[in-house]
Amino acid sequence: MNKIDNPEKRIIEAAKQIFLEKGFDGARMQEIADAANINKAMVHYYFRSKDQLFNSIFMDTLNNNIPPVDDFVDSNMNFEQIICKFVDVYISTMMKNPIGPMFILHELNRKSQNLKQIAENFINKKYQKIFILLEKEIKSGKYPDVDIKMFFANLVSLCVFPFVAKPLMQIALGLTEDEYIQFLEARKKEIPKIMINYLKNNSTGC
Amino acid sequence: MNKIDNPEKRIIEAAKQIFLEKGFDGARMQEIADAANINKAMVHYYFRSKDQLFNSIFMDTLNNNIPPVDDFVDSNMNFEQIICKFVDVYISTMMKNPIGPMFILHELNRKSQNLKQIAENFINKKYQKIFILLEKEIKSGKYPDVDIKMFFANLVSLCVFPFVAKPLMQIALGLTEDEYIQFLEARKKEIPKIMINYLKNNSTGC
DNA sequence: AATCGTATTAACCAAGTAGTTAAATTATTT
DNA sequence: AAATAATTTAACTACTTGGTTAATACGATT
Repeated sequence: MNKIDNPEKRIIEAAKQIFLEKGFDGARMQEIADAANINKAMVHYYFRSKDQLFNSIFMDTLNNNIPPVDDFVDSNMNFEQIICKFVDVYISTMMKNPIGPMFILHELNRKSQNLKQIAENFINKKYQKIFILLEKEIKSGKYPDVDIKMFFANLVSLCVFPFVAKPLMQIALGLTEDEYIQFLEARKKEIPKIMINYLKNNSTGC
Repeated sequence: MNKIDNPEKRIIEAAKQIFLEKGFDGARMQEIADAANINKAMVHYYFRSKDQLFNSIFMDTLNNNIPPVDDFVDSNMNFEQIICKFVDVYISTMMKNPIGPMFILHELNRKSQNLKQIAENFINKKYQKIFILLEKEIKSGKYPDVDIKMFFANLVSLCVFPFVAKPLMQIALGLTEDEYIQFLEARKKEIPKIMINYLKNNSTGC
């Protein structure tokens, strides 16, 4: 039929689904073959080993679930608009594949240098610009006391954690599946509010 | 020697270490037995099956890595002090076992009803009081426009995410191991600042 | 010391596991 | 059409896995 109906594509789709759901250790090559409606030997024919197939899926997931935020950095938005856009793109991207973030973070916690190197290259390629821009904006006078690393950590924590901790958070907040989606959607407006408030004010805290 | 030197305790310690590091699917009964310096059959003798041993460890980790915040809710602190204390206890607890949070969240994402029930009971038992208290404080006039669920989600996200996402965040922020520990420590003061600022101000955001 | 329940071990088992292979089928080139 | 190359399959292999078992050592009670 369409371009998806060739063995390699079918394997990739099946592997993506199963690796993301079960992780490397929980995934079985046979199960991937079944899901791709294909003989197990074919999986090895196209991707030599489980490791190689996994790496391919991991990189793909990295590219499709961590949005390339650098892409909208050149536009002539002001600082606050950039934050709003960042949050919007980030959450929208993750909502398309809600288990992607947990998959990435779990595998990075488990495996060693190999995946970390892949992740490092990705970060360097896709997050350089926005980080530098944020730093310049912050230092340039408007918000001189803000720690750029803290700021970035806070921003990403608020965006990503509700995806990673979904099962527990859903229980703790007592939300149904639909309500949780609305909750995530509402955070697109909530998070910028927090971050901008934070920049404008410097209370003493504790 | 001490009370730790009996087979059951040794198995628990070994299993905790290996399950937390590798997850259920990555852990091997033989490896646990080896780490406990004991015959593999003994592991089954004390804990019938891998599932049963795992459940035991999971519950233990839940109790020792998600702090019982309800415990300091009765004291006569004001709202802001409670937030500060919450953050301090939370981060301190997690720093003692930094991979606990990822372990819990990953296993909840993977396994089904069984673990979720355990988690739900835990939440209901240990988070009822603080949630109600926060709600009462917020509604009682001081911060009437704040959504309690959003507030709670933000608070926990800021505390927990840097533990769950450590490998990636360490890369993105360019921090060494020691610097990352300092970074986590500094967040004990950073997070309350954000949350209190947020309560006091209601900007329009985007 | 004889008895009895508990703790411990080595050897074993059946069911998976990733990966291979050799033969068969299909597609492509000559 | 013949030859050659790429794709697909069933059967197989070597090894790992959770779990069992039957025999043995140990410790307390009598």
